[in-house]
Amino acid sequence: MKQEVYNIVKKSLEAISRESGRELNETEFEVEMPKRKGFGDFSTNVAMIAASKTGSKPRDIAEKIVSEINDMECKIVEKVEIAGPGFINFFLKDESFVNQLKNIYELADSYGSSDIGGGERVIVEFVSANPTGYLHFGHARNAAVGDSVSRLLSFAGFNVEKEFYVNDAGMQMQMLGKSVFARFKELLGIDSELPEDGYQGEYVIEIAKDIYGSKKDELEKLSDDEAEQLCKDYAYKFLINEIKNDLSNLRVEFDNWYSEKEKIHDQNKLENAQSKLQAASALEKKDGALWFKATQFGDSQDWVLIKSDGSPTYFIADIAYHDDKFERGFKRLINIWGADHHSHFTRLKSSMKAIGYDEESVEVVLIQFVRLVENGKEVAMSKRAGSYITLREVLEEVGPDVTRFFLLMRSSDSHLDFDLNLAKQQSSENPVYYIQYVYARISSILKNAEEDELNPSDKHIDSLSDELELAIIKKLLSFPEAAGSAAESLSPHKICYYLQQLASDFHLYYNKVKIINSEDKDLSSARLYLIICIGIVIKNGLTLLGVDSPKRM
RNA sequence: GCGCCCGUAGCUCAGCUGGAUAGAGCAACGGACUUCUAAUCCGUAGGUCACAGGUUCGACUCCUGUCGGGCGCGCCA
Repeated sequence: MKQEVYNIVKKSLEAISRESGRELNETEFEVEMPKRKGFGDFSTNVAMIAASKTGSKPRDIAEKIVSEINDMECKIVEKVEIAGPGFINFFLKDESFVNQLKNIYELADSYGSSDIGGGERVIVEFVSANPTGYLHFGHARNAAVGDSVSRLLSFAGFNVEKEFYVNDAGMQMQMLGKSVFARFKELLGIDSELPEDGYQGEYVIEIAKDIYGSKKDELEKLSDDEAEQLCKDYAYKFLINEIKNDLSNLRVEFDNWYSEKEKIHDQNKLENAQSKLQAASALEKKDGALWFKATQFGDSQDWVLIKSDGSPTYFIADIAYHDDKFERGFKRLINIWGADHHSHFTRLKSSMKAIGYDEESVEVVLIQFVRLVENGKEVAMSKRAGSYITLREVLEEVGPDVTRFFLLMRSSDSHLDFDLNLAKQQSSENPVYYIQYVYARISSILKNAEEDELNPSDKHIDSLSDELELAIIKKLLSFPEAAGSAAESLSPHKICYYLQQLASDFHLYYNKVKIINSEDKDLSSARLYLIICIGIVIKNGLTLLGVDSPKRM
């Protein structure tokens, strides 16, 4: 519809250009849906743009355009007005909206999807937490956003893979092994202390107990180094499994679990990355270490790739990893990172630029911190202290629907207060239930209609003439745009806002009119048809957020 | 010192990549239950968009600076 309005304006511009000899037909203008009702269904700023080009008054140009449009006799246009500084507002005929419902009904689950992506391959990497402990609540926001962004992009026609990068090769893993082994020795009654930077959490003791129960004899025969190694492997398997479980309970499933050790280190990818950087003359030896001259590629400082003791840094592994993503054929590399990693972004981009990739293909969504608030006070979540709030604890208390919605409802680059009290409330204050309730109500009405032998039908949808009905239909018709815009800007929170508005419209409508009215079967059938369409959009929107649409509440 | 994010109603936040009279939810106050599920709806009140300049037809939005809050600036990951 927007396109049709655009074409009408375009045509009138061409006509005016022909008459006056002025080159107005190349004016770039926008057609948008105005915020206010009084400004029509669509609005264009074309007159203002054209005016600044030609030096004449916006309203004069608007008058010409409008009279041109009035001469054209467009089927969908009811009337056209000039308003404010020179906006041209279009009021379309009601039936042109109502008829679009059929489109929603037929497309059903795929309504709102698009082919903006054209099948382009995209990799979304997120969470990627070190498998050295349970996921804490900060990871949950990353997980929810990453997963929802992936859903948005798939819906918009991209070919998306979700990947968890497992940091199983670094110092952290060694430390985990040492920590577990120290706890194991404690169980044997041997006096031992946790390493200085060791992991203090309760789970380390639990894991040690597991090992004590099943592998005590085996372990006692080994040297300390070997025992540490065994502890590490055991703890790793245990924790990665727990992480998978937690994510699964949050309805986050990954396509790939990409092991840094197996896929990078054991495959000589580090050397590969190093030689690519060498070929770009981006390397330098200094103080016994190998440096990447990032300053030559836009960063503010240089970075060490190989330490003076010969061991690789995390950074060179990450360069190799991202090089590998491109090698695997992905055109867009999207990373969901905590805001504390922002400096790493510049570094990574400059390295990709050095190797010869388009740095614009590497995108990062930075996630600001989550504060967990209960009873007006912040709940601490320090990992090292061992007393952090885990994703699991929150999931057990409030469930995946509320957890996900709350984590998604704010823009990623805004700090988020997660109010546990509010999340736990199953009441009107809780926006998740508010939206889900729409779906439940609709399902319930449809069930009742069936019992009354009333069937939804598009035969009489012209009778949908209530102001609210038209408002809802217009809102439904803007869903594809909302989904597209959310995908484009990698912003799931836009879907949250959209759904809250739609839910509000529906509840208002529900309170105002009876959907089922056995006195007027034609109208009822049309209204049933309408609420099915509302249900479709609610469900599609919630699915993009990874939230369920229950039929009963 | 340098870099990134934020500053909008009492609170938590939107504001579609410059548009028309600034938008929700919650909290507050007043109303609507013989209900197609009241987990709902209606009404009232609430604002110098942190501050100061600049860019232009037009700025909450873009640029510069100041103030305030968060985060980062390792041969850690």
